[in-house]
Amino acid sequence: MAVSRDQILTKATEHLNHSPAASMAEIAQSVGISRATLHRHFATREALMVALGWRALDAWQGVHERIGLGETPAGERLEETLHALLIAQIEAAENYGFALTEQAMETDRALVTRAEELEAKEIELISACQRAGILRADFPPIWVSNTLYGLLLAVRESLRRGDVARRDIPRLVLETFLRGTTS
Amino acid sequence: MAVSRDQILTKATEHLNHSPAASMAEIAQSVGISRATLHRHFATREALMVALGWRALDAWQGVHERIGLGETPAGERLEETLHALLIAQIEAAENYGFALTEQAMETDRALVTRAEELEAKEIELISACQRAGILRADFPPIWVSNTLYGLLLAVRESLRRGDVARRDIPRLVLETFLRGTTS
DNA sequence: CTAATTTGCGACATCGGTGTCTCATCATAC
DNA sequence: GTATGATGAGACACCGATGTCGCAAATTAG
Repeated sequence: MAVSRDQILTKATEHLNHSPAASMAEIAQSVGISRATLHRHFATREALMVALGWRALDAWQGVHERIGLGETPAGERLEETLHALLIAQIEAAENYGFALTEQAMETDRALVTRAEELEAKEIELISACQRAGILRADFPPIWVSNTLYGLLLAVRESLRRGDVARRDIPRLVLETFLRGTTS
Repeated sequence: MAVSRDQILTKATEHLNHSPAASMAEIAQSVGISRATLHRHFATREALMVALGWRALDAWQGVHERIGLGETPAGERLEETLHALLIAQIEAAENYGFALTEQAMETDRALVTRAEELEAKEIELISACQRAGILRADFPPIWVSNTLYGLLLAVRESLRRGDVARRDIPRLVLETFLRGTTS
C-alpha cells in the first residue's frame, strides 16, 4: 500500500481542521488518493468519521495518561496536574479541533461512551481541585469543563482566522481560564 | 397571510437553535407551514439564512444601542458598559445561538461586513477597558473578544445538554470571563 | 520476468435536499 | 354569494454527495 490507513487519517484530520464539512472527494484529494481508494479503506463517510473520532479520543486519553490522571493524585500534585492537563488539551485541540464539533462524536454510541468516560475523569480532577481550594467552588464542575471546551473552540477559531500567533495560545488560554480577563 | 414573515423567522430561529443543520422541510414543519409556503417567503435556503442572520445582527446591534456603545463612553461608565454588554450578549446568544456557527454568516458579504463592524465596536470597548486598567492589557483585544465567543458557545452547549440551569448562566459567564476559574 | 496486489479512473445507481410548478382548497374581503 | 389571494399537497427536475463496480495501469513481492 502506497498510503497507509494511518496516513489517511492524519491527512484527513489536517484537512478537516480547516474545512470541517469537506466531502469524501475533497478529503481524498487532500490525502492524495482517489475517491475509490479512500472508500476501500473506509466503506462509508460515517466509518471514516468514527475512525477519526477514535483517534482523537486516543490523543485525549494519551493526555490523561501522560499527566497521570486517574491515579488518585495527591494534593500536592493537583495544581500541577491541572496545568499539565490544560497545556496538553490545547495541543490536542490544535491537532484534533474538528472533533470538537464533529457530530459523529454525538451519534456513535461507543464514541459517546468513551468521551463521557474521559470527560468524567476531568470533572473528577476539577472537583478535587475545588475541594483543595485550587479552583473556586461556586461553579458546577461541569461548567468549568464546558468553559474549557469553549476556550478550545475560541482557540480553533483564533487560529483559523489568524487572530493570534500559535505560540501565544498556551499562555492566553491558561491565563484566561485560570484568572479571567480582569487586570 | 396566516403566518407572517416575522413569525416564520422566529420559529425557524427556535428550531435551528437545537437543530442547526435542519432542512427546509424540517424548518417548515417546525413553523407549521408547508414547504411551498416557506419557499414563497424565502426563495432559497440561503435567502432564509441571510434573513435570519440579519435578524441576529439586529439583536446584536440592539444590544449595543441599549447599552450606549459607540458614544465615546466616559471612563466612569466603562466598566458598567462592559458588564451590560456581557449580560446582554448572553441573552442574545440564548436566542440566536445558532448564528454563532451558521456558515451563512461567513459566506454572505453584507453579513460579514456588518458583523465585522459590530465586532470592531466591541474590540474598541475592550481596548478602552484595557487602557483604563479595567481589563488586563497583556491580552490582544481580539483574543478577549474570541474568549467571549467561546464562552457563548459553552453556554449554548451547556443549555443544549442541560448541564446548567438557565438562570445561573449570567453569573457563571460573567465571573468566568472576568475572574476565571481560580479561587 | 511473473504473479499478486493495489491503485486510479470513469461509469453507474442511489439518496436526500432544493427549488419550481400546478391545482384544489380555504379564508377573507367585498 | 362572489372574487381575490394565500395555502397545502403533491409531482417534478435538478444537483451534489455517497457508495459500488469493472477494468486497466502501476506497484510490489516472489
